[in-house]
Amino acid sequence: MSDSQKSDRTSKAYNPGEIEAKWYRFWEGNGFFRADRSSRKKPHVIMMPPPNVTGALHMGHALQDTIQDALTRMRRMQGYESLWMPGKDHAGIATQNVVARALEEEGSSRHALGREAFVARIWEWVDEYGGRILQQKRRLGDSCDWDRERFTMDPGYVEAVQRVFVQLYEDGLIYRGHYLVNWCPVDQTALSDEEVDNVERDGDIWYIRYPVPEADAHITVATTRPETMLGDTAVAVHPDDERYRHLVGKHAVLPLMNRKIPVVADSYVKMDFGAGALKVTPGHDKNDFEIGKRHNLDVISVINTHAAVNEHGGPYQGLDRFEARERVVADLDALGLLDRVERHRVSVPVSHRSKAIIEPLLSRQWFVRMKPLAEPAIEAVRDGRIRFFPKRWENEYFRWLEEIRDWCISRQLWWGHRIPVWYYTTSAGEIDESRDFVVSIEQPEPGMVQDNDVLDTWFSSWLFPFATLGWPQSDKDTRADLAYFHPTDVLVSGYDILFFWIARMIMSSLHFMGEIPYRDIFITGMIKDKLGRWMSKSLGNGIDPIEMIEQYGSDAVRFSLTVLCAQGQDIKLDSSGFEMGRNFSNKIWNAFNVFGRFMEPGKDYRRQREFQDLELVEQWMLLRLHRTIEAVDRDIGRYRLNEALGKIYTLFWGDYCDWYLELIKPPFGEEMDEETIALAVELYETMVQLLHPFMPFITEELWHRLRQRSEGEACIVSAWPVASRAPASDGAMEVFTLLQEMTTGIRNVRSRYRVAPGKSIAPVINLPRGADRLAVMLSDHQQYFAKLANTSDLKIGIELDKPDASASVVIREYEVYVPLADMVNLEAERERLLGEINQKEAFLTRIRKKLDNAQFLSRAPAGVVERERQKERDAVAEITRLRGNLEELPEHA
RNA sequence: GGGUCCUUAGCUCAGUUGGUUAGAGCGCUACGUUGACAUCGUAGAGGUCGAUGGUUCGAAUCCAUUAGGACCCACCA
Repeated sequence: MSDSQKSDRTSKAYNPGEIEAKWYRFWEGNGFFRADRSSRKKPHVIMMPPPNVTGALHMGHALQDTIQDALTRMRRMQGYESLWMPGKDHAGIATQNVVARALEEEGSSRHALGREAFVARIWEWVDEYGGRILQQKRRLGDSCDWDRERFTMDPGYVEAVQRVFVQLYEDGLIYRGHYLVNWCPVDQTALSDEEVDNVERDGDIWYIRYPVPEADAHITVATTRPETMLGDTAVAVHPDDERYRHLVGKHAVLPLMNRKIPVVADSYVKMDFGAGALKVTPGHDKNDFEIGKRHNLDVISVINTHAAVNEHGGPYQGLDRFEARERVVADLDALGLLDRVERHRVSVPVSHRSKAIIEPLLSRQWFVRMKPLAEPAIEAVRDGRIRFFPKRWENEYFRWLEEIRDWCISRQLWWGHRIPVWYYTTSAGEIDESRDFVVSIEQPEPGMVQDNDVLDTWFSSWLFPFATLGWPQSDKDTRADLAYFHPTDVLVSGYDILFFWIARMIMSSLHFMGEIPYRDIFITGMIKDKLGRWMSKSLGNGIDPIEMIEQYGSDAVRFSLTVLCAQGQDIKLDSSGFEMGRNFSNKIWNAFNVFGRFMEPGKDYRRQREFQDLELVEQWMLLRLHRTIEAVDRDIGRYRLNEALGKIYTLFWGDYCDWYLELIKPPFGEEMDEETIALAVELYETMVQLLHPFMPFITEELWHRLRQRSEGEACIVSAWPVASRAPASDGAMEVFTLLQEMTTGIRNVRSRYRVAPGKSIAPVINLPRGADRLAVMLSDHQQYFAKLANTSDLKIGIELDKPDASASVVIREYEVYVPLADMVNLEAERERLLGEINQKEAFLTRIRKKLDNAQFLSRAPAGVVERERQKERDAVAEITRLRGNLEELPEHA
């Protein structure tokens, strides 16, 4: 052991900083993260949800990466060719905005720069800052194959996106259309329906009277957006509505605009809502657009892309839509046409990203026909080829896919994948709308111009599982790689992108690869602040993972996040939660010293003893370890990482440290013998391996301290522990458990009677007739009691007498007497015994009630009944002995 | 208007196909620092599992109703 290691050994607290940097360099330098199909092992693949290039690491990443890394590392240790594919997303709007803002601060703008220079500027930004988040992920210990890192704007990826567009067009699944789309006036682009949130707000509903001169009447309509009336082209009533039947076919005069508009009958109109008559604005409302189509109504757009009234808005031209609203209402009121205003709960469409209120605008955009893609995706989950963990997310998935609407994929941005569509131009250089466009990756003919728009970012991310593996390049090597690694094994993600990304990847993989993208989907909960609110920049309630890593250590952060991550539940996170991880790291660190300080440098400690030759506590610990390995494997298979890790935690802290280490510790000044060290090392090594996927840094460090390791050996690539079949333990578990209970009982008495920790006591263990073998076993382990409960002269025998002035502990049919001499407080002891008797009797009553029930006896499984009988016998034995002890208590001290 | 989830100890939460004397971490109480760890140890207090009803031999767990909270979806102007 080197001097530096010796000095570390004496430092009391675990200090993560240097250790983390050292081992990350070691792993990467040795190529342990690389996955290579030439190993011919079974592959295990996870695709990292690519973070936005503009992003900084947040707690959601930290959580999901911890899980993905744990799974990746575990599979690697289990002998899989384990690939965790990293990447980053070009994030169209987000990235464009970041660079545009920077330009504005320089007093410039993207329009001043022009498209080409602006895009070049974004590339510069990406080259400079785009790698930041992936650097941060290294701090977490992410063991991704960085050599394979892909960006959704890489040349090969661009090709994949273009190919997909062309193929979908050829499959008849992409079309161009003039429809009402969700227009974001801030980002100046169309959005998909998924990018729009409906937010409920308090608002008003205005009732407006439209004159119908032909019938010398008025018809009242209700609206929450009065400014849109400027574009009304009809009034609709329900065909069965007696109140308005006589007006159908006549014309209203649209106030303010003095336009004659027809009164039409359409069963869409609800008679009992609002005024029972509906103003129809096909240019600014999706339902009205449909009504308009049914009645051949004109479509008039009165609001422009900046959400201001345009030239069709008469005197209101140039006003912002909300100013126009006020003016329209005021003018109607002045004309006496405003019937009334009521308060109303309105649902306002808002851009997911900019939070601006969406304006439905008539616009020509590109769409993907989704139904044909959705059907196979539904089937893949329905027939179990793809499984959700937790399963309930299936419902959300089915519901969305079953009612899926076409996907608007064109975006009026400059940063992104250009749409591979070309137009002929007129002699003036304008697009020649009289000629058909051509869908093509390359320019089909000189002089043709490419569509100005780019594609929705998700139109590239939905190809991630296969585009990152080289599709569609058809060279032999890429094909082989793709065939080897695709489909992948598990996707780990949050439910926030179930529709945006997860479901769409399934559709694209099935369509283009003819395969599912992944077998399992593990949906994590989302990280919230301690009050349950989303963490956000505006609230300033975020917790920075990097800060937490610096404060508590990466392993601590990972540990706490994993333990807090129960199946699908959101995590209310407080930074104090990382203390648990830090404390555990420290515990692991210090436990090593218990035996580590006795190890001779360079010596390899290997156990020579067979199981039967081990000490009782050693047998017990080994059995506990192997039972835990089994349980951990089961939990991991169901993505219950929190439970797996919780079990390892209990094993390490509650069993290994609290009992095993306490018992193998040599007395003052004595050495630890070689064979004892050998088993301590073996157990510790195995637990370090079990912990490695969750806490990679500290475990790698300690794994190297345990033994002399040769070049290229590392915990990260060591073989995952296999649970061995339980050896015949000859009752080790049971005897040791009894010994633990007795120890706790003696400690309890010591504590109650304030026996100073330094003062030893001499208990008597009284066993019933026939327990001779147990008596021998306990006698053989007197030193256990001595170490754990500071006992001396322990007397163990059959039907022994209770010493005078002693407290007693009853465990089933066994008794432990703790002589207290003058320390015993008779009143206290009497109370203690009475309390225990009461508790046991209540318990016995419950058990007997069950056992007295004939139904229970006849219907419950035999094993359950037998267990209850055993409880009854134990309780009876305990009560009898407790009563005996109570009676024997002298009246006075 | 549909749908999902949550309600368990003072706090934050686990709890698998129904059978445990319902667990953890933090906090609390008492005691304990001359060699693993005070980022610790030992002992302890603390819960009729939101409410009601049902199914069952048996319910924190399954079903129904209900109260409170969170979220998702939906074109009611």
